[in-house]
Amino acid sequence: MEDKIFREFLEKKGLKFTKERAAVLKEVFSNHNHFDPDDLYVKMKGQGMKVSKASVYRTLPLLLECGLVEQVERFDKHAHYEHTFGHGHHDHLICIKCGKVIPLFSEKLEKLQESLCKQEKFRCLTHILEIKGYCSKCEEKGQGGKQKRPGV
Amino acid sequence: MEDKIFREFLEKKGLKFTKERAAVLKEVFSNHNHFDPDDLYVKMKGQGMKVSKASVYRTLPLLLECGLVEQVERFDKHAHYEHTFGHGHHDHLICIKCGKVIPLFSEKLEKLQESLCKQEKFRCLTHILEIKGYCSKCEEKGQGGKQKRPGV
DNA sequence: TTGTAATTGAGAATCAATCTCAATAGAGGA
DNA sequence: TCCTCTATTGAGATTGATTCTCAATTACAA
Repeated sequence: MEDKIFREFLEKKGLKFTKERAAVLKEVFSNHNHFDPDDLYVKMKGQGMKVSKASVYRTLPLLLECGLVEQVERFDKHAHYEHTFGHGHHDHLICIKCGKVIPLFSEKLEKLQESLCKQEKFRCLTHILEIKGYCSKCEEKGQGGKQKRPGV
Repeated sequence: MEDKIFREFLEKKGLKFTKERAAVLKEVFSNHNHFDPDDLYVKMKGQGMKVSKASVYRTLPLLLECGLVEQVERFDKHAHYEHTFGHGHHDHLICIKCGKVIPLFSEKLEKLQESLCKQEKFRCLTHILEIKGYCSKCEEKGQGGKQKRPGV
């Protein structure tokens, strides 16, 4: 199914559905975890697939553009992605103590954002919302001591 | 005023209020624009101030931590910041055509986020919301042609 | 003033992401 | 099927923001 979406997107742009692009797509959809480009590359290599790092880096923006993946967790140094087909857009709560990422979706929140954009005559395409704080477990334990990642 | 906040924050952490840190703070608050660490460094150098790039990069996370600056626009390759004291937290609408950044604040939106966090028993400290799309001007003109920054 | 731990600066190091360019492979037409 | 025209690929070099290193310096308390 993702295949079809990607294929049509590429065709519309006059680009080709190559085996490398297909392989990246397949890997991205092979599970529901977040990933970063390098992880993905290493995993593909580990499975004996034939791709270069450059191809991975070149394919991900295409998947972004056609909405099959979204970027998350941009507070970190490098890009993180997750695929969206099959579970749709959602936001994230990120615990700055243990690093846990909790997905969050609220119809009300989405609607409110839309209406705010409308007020500004802004045509919204995508958005990213990341809320940083302490998850219930870390909050219980207290958050004494130095943080591992100051500034986050 | 920012001075006092920063000073007390440093003291609480057992850190020193040095002239380099003071200089970075002053420069950050010298106007209301967004900036990136390197810009800031160059500007300070241009004014004959005595700081190293390393100090700038070391000071910004401290300012982040005490809430005097926030990160914005993390879709780009490098970090962007803005100071928050004096105008408080707000979100951003970012035009993917012309790059314009429109600040947005909605009490309702903030409240809704808080209540969602409460539902998840998550203690929210900060958040970042960036909405990407077309501003009214670019929307008028139509958005034909290839994008300069595909994938954004 | 002295002791001492924090801080600084200059440049090296890191490392994700991008670029280069010759070789290769789709897709449509003959 | 073969041909041609582009788009694409891979390997490695390059870029560039950010972080690290470490000797010299500085702030602060006694």
